[in-house]
Amino acid sequence: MKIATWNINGAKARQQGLLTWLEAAKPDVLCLQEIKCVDEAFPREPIEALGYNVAVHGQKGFNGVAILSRAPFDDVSRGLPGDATDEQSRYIEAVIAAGKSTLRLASIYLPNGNPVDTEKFTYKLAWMERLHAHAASLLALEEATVLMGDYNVIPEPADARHPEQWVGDALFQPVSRQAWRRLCHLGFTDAIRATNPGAGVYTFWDYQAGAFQKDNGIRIDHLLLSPEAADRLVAAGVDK
DNA sequence: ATGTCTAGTGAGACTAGA
Repeated sequence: MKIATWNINGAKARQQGLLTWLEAAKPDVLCLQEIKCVDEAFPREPIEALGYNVAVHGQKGFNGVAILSRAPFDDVSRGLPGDATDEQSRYIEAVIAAGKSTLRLASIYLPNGNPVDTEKFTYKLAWMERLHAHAASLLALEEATVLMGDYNVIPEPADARHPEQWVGDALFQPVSRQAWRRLCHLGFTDAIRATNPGAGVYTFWDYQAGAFQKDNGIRIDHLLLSPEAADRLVAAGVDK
């Protein structure tokens, strides 16, 4: 089974690229972040025509997450538990059939948190605390679970081409990285790190200044596996 | 060398968010 995650930065603007990639890569599951549209505007029909079931949790203008799955959904829940007043669409969770057992999936768009001296950073840390609590409750289910998406956290210096450029950034703050480690240490496996032990594995490159061409990247998109899922991990990587 | 994107608003030589 092939499982993928992609911060698409606009599902409408990148619809053709999305369809082309689905046809070429043929993932069984694709989690999307930053779809930047309401549920009704998501390009559901052409995706379904390629054989995918679609679950969307969108909002107007910003954020928004979705899960595409060849296997049908047994259950879908929208929003991260822990704060009923949080209106930002950053979390969707689903359960699908996987052979004789089931697989629980979450598409996560963790807050960016910049600038650090504002309420945006406070929101990021509070969101990570809520994710920690929910992730702990999911581990207690002892199911195969994959929590994937744009975590907006650079875990270690080796996860940035130029770590010194990120020292003042919300993505690389010690407290952000500490929250990430606490989450992992609940018992999750970082799939990319586990199968790519060296430095130089990146998932995001800035649009500006030729960052992609220079491979000036950071690793901020992650797939966290429960023990039951990690037992079934074969390989992981980045499709540049 | 902060050099780019997307989407919203409403018609900007715009703004916000990333």
